[in-house]
Amino acid sequence: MSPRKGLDMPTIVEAAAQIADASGVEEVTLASLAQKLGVRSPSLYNHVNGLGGLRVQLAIYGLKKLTAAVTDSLQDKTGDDAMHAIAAAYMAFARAHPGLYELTLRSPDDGDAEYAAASALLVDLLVQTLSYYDLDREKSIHIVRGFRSYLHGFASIEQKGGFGMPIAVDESIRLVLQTYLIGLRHS
Amino acid sequence: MSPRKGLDMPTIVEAAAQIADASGVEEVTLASLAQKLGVRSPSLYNHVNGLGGLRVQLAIYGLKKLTAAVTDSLQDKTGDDAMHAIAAAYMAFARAHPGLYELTLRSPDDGDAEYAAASALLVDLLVQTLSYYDLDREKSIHIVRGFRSYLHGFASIEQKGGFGMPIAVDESIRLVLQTYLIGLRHS
DNA sequence: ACTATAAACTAATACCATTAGTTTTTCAAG
DNA sequence: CTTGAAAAACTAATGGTATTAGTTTATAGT
Repeated sequence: MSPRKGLDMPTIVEAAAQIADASGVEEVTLASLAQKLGVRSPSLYNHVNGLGGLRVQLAIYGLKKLTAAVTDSLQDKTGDDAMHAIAAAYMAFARAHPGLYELTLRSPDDGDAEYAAASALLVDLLVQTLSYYDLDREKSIHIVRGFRSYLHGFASIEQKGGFGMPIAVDESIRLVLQTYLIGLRHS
Repeated sequence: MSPRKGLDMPTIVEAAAQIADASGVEEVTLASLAQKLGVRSPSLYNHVNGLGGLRVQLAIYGLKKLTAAVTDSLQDKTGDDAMHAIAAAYMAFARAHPGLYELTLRSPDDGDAEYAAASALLVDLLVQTLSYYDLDREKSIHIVRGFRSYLHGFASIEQKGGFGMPIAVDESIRLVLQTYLIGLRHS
């Protein structure tokens, strides 16, 4: 009706995230998003820099939400407890928000400062948690990379249906992390 | 010129893989592929079941090529040597064929038998290599999942430019795998 | 009350996948 | 050697997509 619908960035990004989680990443188009918002698709250009810009915003939004979920899971845990809590929270997020999670790891090389900042926040959280283990600076970086890779690998492969067998993935995650942490102590 | 260009599946899939690696996954369209092959895009439907079918073929092709590269790297190595060789070959493949690698992990739930078989072959290779460590059957499955996740996580994150810092990723891979294997021995 | 701006709109373009229907070449059977 | 059928190319058309240009309208601030 009225030419002012009161759209703003949060509304748009959240609607897009809902489409991504409910119907898959490739279903989030400017057309489907505009329809969901009761608007014509060119109107979205007043708020977002095309489909590419929308994806960047989704990546930032998802990364912040993921970091918040992981942070919440930590409470005052430290050491192995903290590591397992992070892994559980990370996987829970990826399962609850499959589309949004996928978009999170999608922003490429384009130097978006806000995305870089959000990404750094998550890495910082991991680095701080790992400080419990008294690693030297360089080794700490390697181990954090390994932890991130392991988390993303599990989340990504599970999402594509790559773990065919019915043996519980959660148990795999627990055991693999435990193995990694034992190795960390004996090195 | 002549209405018979002699196209066949291998030619088509290899051309598509070249586009994927050179220009990125989203650039492999029936339009760009047809142009590269000197053909009109509807002609491709005589060989491939649309864009979706092409992607399935690319996933199979990439998986086979990846498995072959990993197999070649093994020679007669066993134990830690074999594990490090696999990791190095896996990463080398992902770096040499970024687009094809990305497509490899993309075939979803649709029950394509050939894709499932190719995927099982790679997993078998990992299982066999891990048999060196004398794990019981269930634990072996968990550890293989962890290894795969770790490999895919590193490959995927590196490809998206996620490891900002200039510290060598190869060293991270080596150290993280070493840590994992130490943990395996002490558990 | 007026005006400038922001946010919506319509219209148009270009690209993409896909389907339908047509032509042409090749290959094999008579 | 001819002929006929099937395979592989083609053209034409449709519907969906992003994006740009130009227009209208509501709103917020003077």
